This record gives sequence, C-alpha cells and structure tokens, in this order.
Amino acid sequence: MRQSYRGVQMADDIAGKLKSAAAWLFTQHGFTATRVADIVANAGVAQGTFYLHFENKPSLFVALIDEFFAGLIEETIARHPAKRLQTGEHLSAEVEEIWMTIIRYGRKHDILTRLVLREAYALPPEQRAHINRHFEQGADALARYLEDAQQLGLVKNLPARLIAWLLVGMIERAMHYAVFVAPNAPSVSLAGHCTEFELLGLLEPSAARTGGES
Amino acid sequence: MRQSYRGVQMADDIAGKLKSAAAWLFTQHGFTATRVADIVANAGVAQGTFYLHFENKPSLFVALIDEFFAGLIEETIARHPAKRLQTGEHLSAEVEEIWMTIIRYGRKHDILTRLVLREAYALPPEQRAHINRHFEQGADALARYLEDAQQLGLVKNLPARLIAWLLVGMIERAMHYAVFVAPNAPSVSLAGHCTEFELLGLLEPSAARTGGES
Amino acid sequence: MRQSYRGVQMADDIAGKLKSAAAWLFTQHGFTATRVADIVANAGVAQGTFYLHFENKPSLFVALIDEFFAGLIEETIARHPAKRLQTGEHLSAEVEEIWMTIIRYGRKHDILTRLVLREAYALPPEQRAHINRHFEQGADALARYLEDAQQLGLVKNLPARLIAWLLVGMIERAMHYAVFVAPNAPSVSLAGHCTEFELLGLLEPSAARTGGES
Amino acid sequence: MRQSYRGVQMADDIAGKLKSAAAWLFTQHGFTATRVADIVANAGVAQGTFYLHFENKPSLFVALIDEFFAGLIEETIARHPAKRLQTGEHLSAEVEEIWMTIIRYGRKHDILTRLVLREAYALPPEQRAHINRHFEQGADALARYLEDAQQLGLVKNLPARLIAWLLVGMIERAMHYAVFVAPNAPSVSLAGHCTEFELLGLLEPSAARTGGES
DNA sequence: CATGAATGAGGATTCATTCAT
DNA sequence: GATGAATGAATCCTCATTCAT
Repeated sequence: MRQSYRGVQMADDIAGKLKSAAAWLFTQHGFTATRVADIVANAGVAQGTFYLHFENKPSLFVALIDEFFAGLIEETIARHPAKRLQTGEHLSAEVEEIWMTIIRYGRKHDILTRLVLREAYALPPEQRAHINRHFEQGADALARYLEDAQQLGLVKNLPARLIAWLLVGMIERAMHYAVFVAPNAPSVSLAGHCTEFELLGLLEPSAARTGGES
Repeated sequence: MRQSYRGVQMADDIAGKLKSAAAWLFTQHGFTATRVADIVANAGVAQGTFYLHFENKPSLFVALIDEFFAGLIEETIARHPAKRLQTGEHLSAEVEEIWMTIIRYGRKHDILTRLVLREAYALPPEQRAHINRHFEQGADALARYLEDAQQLGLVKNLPARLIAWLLVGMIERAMHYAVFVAPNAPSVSLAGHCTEFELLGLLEPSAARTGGES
Repeated sequence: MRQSYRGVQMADDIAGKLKSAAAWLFTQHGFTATRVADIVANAGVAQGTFYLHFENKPSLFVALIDEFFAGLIEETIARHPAKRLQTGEHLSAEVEEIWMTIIRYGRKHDILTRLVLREAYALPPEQRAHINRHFEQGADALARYLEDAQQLGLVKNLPARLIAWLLVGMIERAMHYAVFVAPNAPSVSLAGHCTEFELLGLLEPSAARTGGES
Repeated sequence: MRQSYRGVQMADDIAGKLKSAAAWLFTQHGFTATRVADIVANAGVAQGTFYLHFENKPSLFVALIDEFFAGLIEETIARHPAKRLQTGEHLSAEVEEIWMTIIRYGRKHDILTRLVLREAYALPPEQRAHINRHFEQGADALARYLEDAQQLGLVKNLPARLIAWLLVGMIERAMHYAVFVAPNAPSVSLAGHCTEFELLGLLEPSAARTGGES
C-alpha cells in the first residue's frame, strides 16, 4: 500500500520501520535477545512481513551495518580523496575535518554506532565475516591515504598498515567516547584533540627534545 | 583423583581442562555456537560436571576473560607504576616496554586475545557489562598514568580520559594486528612503531614546522 | 481474455495451466513440498489467482485425481459393461483388453499415475477419504463384474469382494510396473501376462494336476 | 532410570513408549498432523527426550516401518527359503501357509499395517525412498522365489519381476482387506482363497477348457 | 565428586490464504 | 477477473541446566 504526499511517493516503507525498530531493540537488548516478534511488534507489522523484506534476522542487522559504513565512508574518506596535499597545514586541516565528521556521524547515528561497536560480534560467523570486511576495507583505505601522504613527505615512514589499524582502533574508541563516555563534550574540541594526538603524539616538545629521537 | 607436584595441588584440574577446551571452541565457532556439550566432550568429562565448576556457560567465558585481563594488567601497568619518571627518555623507554609486553602477551595468549577482541559482545548483557568494566578500568588506569606524566611536564595537556580511550583502541587493534594481520612481524619493531606513533604522532617534523601548530 | 476455436471456448484456461504445473511439481517434489507459490510461478499467474480457481491446495490435487479416475473408469469398466459374456474366450479377450487399456492409460497419464499411486496419502484426512472412495468404487465395480461372470459360470465362486481388492492391488502394481519399473516393456505382452496370471494363476498345469485340487 | 524385574533389566523403554504412542497417533491423525508434542505427551515424556531417542519425526516413522518389514520378512520368506519344493502340492501348501502368515501378521500388527499401507507417502522424500526400498526388496525376494519354482517346473514361465510386483499388490490389498474391509473373516479362509486365486486364477476350469489357451 | 539421561522453555521461519486495489 | 503484498498460525528442534544415582 502506498500513500501519496505532494506527489512524492510515500511508500509505507515497511523495511524502514523494521530497521528502525530493530536498531533500537538491538541496542537495548542485544542482537540475540531481540526476537523477530519484538521487531515486528514495534514496527507494527505481522511476523511474516518481516521475511518479505529481509532474509532473516542477521540480514537485517547486516543491512543496518552496511548503511552505517556506506554513510561513514562517503562522508569521510570518499569526500577527502588522496588529493594533492601540499603542506602539513593542509594535512592538519583535513585530518581535523575528518575527525570532526567522524564524531558528528557517530553522534548523529548513535544507535547504529552502538550496534557497530558493540553488537556485531553477536552475529553468526557468516555475517560476522561480512562486518569484518568493512573494518578491513577501512584499514585499507587509511593505509592508502597514509602512503600517499608519505610519498608527499608529509607523514613519517611508519608501516602504513600497522598505523592504519591503530587509527581504526582510535576511531572506534573516539566514537565510543564521543557517544557514550562524554556525549556532551563539544565535537570541535574532541576533533582537535584527536588530531593533535594523531599528528604530534603525546610527548611534550620540551621533553621530546631530550628524549624523543629513538 | 589428585596428584601432587612439589607440594602444589595438581588436581585433575577439570576446571582447567574445561577452560582450555572452551577457549579453543569459542575462538573456533564463537561463543553462541559452542555448546556446553561440545566443551565437556572436548574436556573429557560429563555434562553435569561442568556445573560443578562453573555457574553456567557465560561464567566460564567471564573466567577466561578475567584471567586475560588480570595477566595483562599485572604485566603492564602494575609493573610500571606511576613511578617517578624524570625525563622524556624514561617515558619513551617505559612506553616502548609496555607496548612490547602487550604485543607479546597477545601473541602468547592468542586464543584468549581472540576471545576478548571478538567474542565478548556475544555474551548476555550482564556478563557483557562485566567485560566492559575491564575496559573501563583499563582506560582509568591509563588516564591516571597520563595525568601523572602530565604533572611531570612530560606529556601534553590533552584531556586524559579521551586520550586514554584512544589508547585503548590502539591497544586493541595493535593486538589484533600483531596476532591476526601480521603474526610474523617482529614484536620489537611493532612496539617501536607504536611507541613512535603514540609519542610523536604522524606528522613529518619538517612538515610539522610549517603546519603543525593548530 | 478468451479465445475461440471452432466454437469451443478456449479460455486462457488458467485452471488448466495450474493443474499441469501442479501435477508436474507434485510428482517432482511431492504434495507437501510443493508450495502454492511454486505452482502459480510455473503457471505464470499471481498467488491470489489460484484461489479463484481452486478452493485450496488439496482441492487441486483432488481435481487431478478425480480426472484420472473418471478417465480410467470410462475407458475400462464403463466401456465393458457387465455385458453378456457367453464363453470363457469372450471373458479372456475382454480381460486382456481391459488390462491393455489400463496399462496404456497409466503410461499415457504417467504423471497422474504417479500422483495417484504415490502422493495420495500425503493429503489431509478429508481429501484422503475422498481418494479412498475412488478405490472402493473401483473395487465395487470389479466385484459386480465378477459376480456377473460367476453367475454365467465363467469364473470360480471365490468371494467377489476379496478378489476385487486383490485385483485392485494387482492393477496398482501393474501400473507401477508398467510406468516406473519397465517403462519400455510392450504393453501387449504385459497385458497378456497379467491376463494369464489373473485367469489361470501361476501353477504349471502339469504340476496342478497333482497338486491343484484344494 | 531402570527398574528391575526378576533380574531382567526392565528399562523404562522410552523409545518403545514413543513408538507405540506415535504409531497410534499416526494412524489416527496421519503423519503430518501428528505433532511431536502429541507423541511425547502420549508417551509421558518431555519434548526434548524425543530427540534423545530419534533423530526427528520421520526417523521414528522409519523405525516403525523397518520393524514391520523385518518381522514380516522373517516370518514369511525367510522361513520358507527357496527350499526344494518337489511337487505342486508342496508349493500349494507353502503358498497357503505364507498367505496365512501374512494375513495374521497384518491383523496382529494392524496399526503398523495401516501405517505402511496408508501413511508412508506422507514422509519427506528421503524417508519415502527408504520405504520404497522395502517394497523393492520384497518384490526381488518374490521374483527369486518364482524363478526357483519355475526352474523346478512348478510354475508357469511368466516374467518373474512383473508377477512379483503383481503379488506385492495382492499382498498389500489382501492385508488391507483382512484388516480394514473384513476384519472378522477367518484368516484360514482368506488364505485359502488368495492361494487358489494366485495359483489357479479365476477362470472356471470348464470355461477354461473352451477359452483358456491364449 | 562425577555422571548423563531427562527436561522444557524458547523462537525463527514457512507458507496457505486473504483482500484492498 | 487478476494481482501480490500482507498476514499470522503453526511447530520442529536446540541446548542450557538439573538431579537421581
């Protein structure tokens, strides 16, 4: 059944209702404890209807995660291609912008963020592997970005894949922090601190002078 | 039947056999897909025996995780108390030693590492919360360490709790990298790179000169 | 849309398409495993259309079976009424003709034969009873035929209903044999053997001489 | 839990209780309509207990059928091996004894008989094939028996496999008749009539004289 | 302490059928 | 008549846990 609104087709969007309901319930009770019966009840449709829109429960979860990653990638890496960074200033500005986007994205999609960070490993192996692939692709993209910047002489010659994974961990926990630990901390300040840590590290320059070179 | 060895009670150690079997099966098939029946079969005891040693399946998992964290904390933070660091060199050396310990610990206990990193969120909410507390305590300890170092003027005045969480993420993914992605990379080199990244960041000093100050 | 052909209404014959599709699917996968969705997909119509032509899934099956029996009765018993058989020769010829017809009918309608012989008991009780009535009516007709022949002194005075049921069994398995076991055996020879067995039994006349009289 | 009775181990025989309950329910309501919940309720055990004794519902059915055929084979063909029949009299006597056994067996195990004759095709394909194999083996055994008797010159040279299948059909319907149609008819008379029909056929000898030779 | 047969609650999924368009 | 999206009842099987021996 479809409804019209100003000439725009406003489908009932049952799939959308199911996804919203499921996202909420998954974050509240976990993937395993959330029954399909709960999801359809929250979405206001019948049990069978679920299976017209999703193959099964894990599929719905995967659909949610895929959307999350697609959006995140699009708003960060995809929007900041390995473009010609000229100076460290450029890099700094860009990195900070990316951090800002990440933090805002996590806060905007806090429910999905929670799912990605905390529920993904409750999935059956097959879907779990699918999710892992997102992380691996993220790490790959970061590694390529680093390598480009290294060629430009902007960042140090640390092993790109290792650093990429460390950055993945930082991003995960930065989102975690921004969403759960300090949901009221200003995004701009979080982004600034993440950027400073990422680019300059922890060591106090004065201390570094005496102890920094390995 | 009990066996003695140098005065130490070497029980048949059914609990130990159960834990080994469970750890292995959990990493192979996941927490959910591993049945108690599988665990006892692998341990060579009867179903009922399981419940003489563990309250239930999640409890066994939690016991494994607790051991992992206890060992990790003991070998890292506990062994490097907020002692009087005098110089940046001291700090660098200590940080690198800690990274080294972490990487070696993960590789030594690769099965448990896998469990902590990949299975913990398959637990029911109650046990999940227990696991989360380990991470929070880890973040707390790191934050205290940072604050101490900040007071000594050795590290920058970034917000300690945020940075602590970023470090947690880095540690998680560094272990992930050391165990799964590059299991053959020398620990010493991994630790060195992690240290350099943590303390000095990514920015090439020459580039930093022009663009580093935020 | 209807098409005409020589004054005969050639409807799109959706019912026919549904029956063909169903017969095929039932023989391939069994009654239970065949879903209405499969039938309509094969027939190229929508789900709902099914219920404009048949009350439900079992009804369609029953319709197929009814056609099978109607045709079989018409071509055998109905065409060979309890007519005045005069001699054993007449009887023999008629019996052989009936066997021939049965075998050819089974082979011509092999799919339906398969259904009747192998799927009928997968139906719900109500429709099952309906099918059983066909067998009972067949046995009744055979019994009447035998009684007529007995009155004419052409066949032995064995209890007609018992023999009728034995003949039903023979017919079922003769069709089974002709369709599944030896689909290439010439019908005429099968019919001849069935006739000889039915009328004269297995015993070798020479052996019968010594052992035949009960 | 086991109980002792005069030194004999009287197991609770849960499998036996389940089989009895299931056989009864299958004949009453059909295989499909009988739920595992009904079976265990009738057997007085818990749902899960069912699966300690049978892999699933079809398996239980197959176990019942297998027992039926094992018993029937043992009491008929197996007990009357292709022994050296010397005369038609011997053959007649043996055939009659076998018919008697069959009829009594069907009546003794009337519930199982009903299952074999009427429910077997409600099974899923895999188990159905298993049941079919019993019939094929029965036909094979009959064919071998016939061939032996043919070599001894006791029975006519009709194609053994065809006749074997006709006999299978007769046996099925004879049991059907003896159990459902005329449960009170004396076994001995039924067996006599079946024997006479099988060995000598229907044709009245006087009529046969004029019309019997094909 | 150890056993392992018995328990029974729990839930995902299927599919015949309906009905608004 | 035809459509096909929506319905929701129906049920098998799993597996963590118990407890009599």
